[in-house]
Amino acid sequence: MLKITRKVEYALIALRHMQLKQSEELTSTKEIATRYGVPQQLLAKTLQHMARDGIIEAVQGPAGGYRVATNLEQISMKDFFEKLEGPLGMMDCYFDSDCIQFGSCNIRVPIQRINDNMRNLFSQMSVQEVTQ
Amino acid sequence: MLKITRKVEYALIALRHMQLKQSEELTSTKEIATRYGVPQQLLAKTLQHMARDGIIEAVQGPAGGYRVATNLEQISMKDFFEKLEGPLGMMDCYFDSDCIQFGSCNIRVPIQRINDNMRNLFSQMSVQEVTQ
DNA sequence: ATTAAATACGACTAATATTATCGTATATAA
DNA sequence: TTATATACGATAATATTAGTCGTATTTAAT
Ligand code: FES
Ligand code: FES
Repeated sequence: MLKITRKVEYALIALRHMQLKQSEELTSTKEIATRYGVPQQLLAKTLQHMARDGIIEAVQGPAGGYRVATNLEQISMKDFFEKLEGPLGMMDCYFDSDCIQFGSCNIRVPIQRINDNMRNLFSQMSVQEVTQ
Repeated sequence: MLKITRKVEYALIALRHMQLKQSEELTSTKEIATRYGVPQQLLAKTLQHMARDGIIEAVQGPAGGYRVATNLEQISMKDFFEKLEGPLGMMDCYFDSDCIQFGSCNIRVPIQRINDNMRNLFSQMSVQEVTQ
């Protein structure tokens, strides 16, 4: 319950690794996979995902790789989570409305208040705070 | 990702339902299950779990049921979550240390800081805030 | 041109966690 | 004695997450 996914974890590990280098320098999937003992294929998809989102930049071909393409101080953890995993809510009813029988739920409002608190927490936290 | 479980949801629905009654009055599993369209057997286990934890009190036999047995203002959502679902952490390494290859993780410290923030958020929130 | 090393990406499989059900035992008021 | 309720371990069904496979594309180096 209330766990983050491997995908997010791998993404953060990769970002931190890239930030330790000169900003122009490239990092390959393989380099990160072997360095941190992470499954390369899954990491690859995660990096591709971040590249599509413009968080990192891809350079193809041999000697290619990725580099950070944005100011990570400007991306909140909430936005980061949502880019990688979609809408962030403790209950599905925060977005969809198919949580328990329609209309009969007696805790929807308070639960959404909690949800707002959690989203707010992650909104006030930048990716940089994790990867610096 | 970062979702609460049905068990927790059903528990909160049940608590709220019971709080709307006179404090001595009993509520059966069936009553809640039919009222909110919730699976009765699963709800039953959840109520039994809460009874073991002393959050609610069980009265057996026909015309039996449950009633709230504690001041819900005194129980934090963090403690509530942990009673029902065990240790509360976004990553397993917060408690166990078998998250990614030992020693090679570069984000353990910052992730645990985030984790502390989240635990803190739920520590400052009482069950009463949800069920009142 | 050819090769080799890297990214790109959809489809698939495996593993795990969550959710729900079943069967049976026990308690107790009527 | 019966009916109705809680108690609880075991199991089944479902959903989510994690990981793999196969193939295509890009491009620097030879
Ligand atoms: S309908 Fe979403 S918390 Fe009940
Ligand atoms: S070892 Fe837990 S976040 Fe990496």
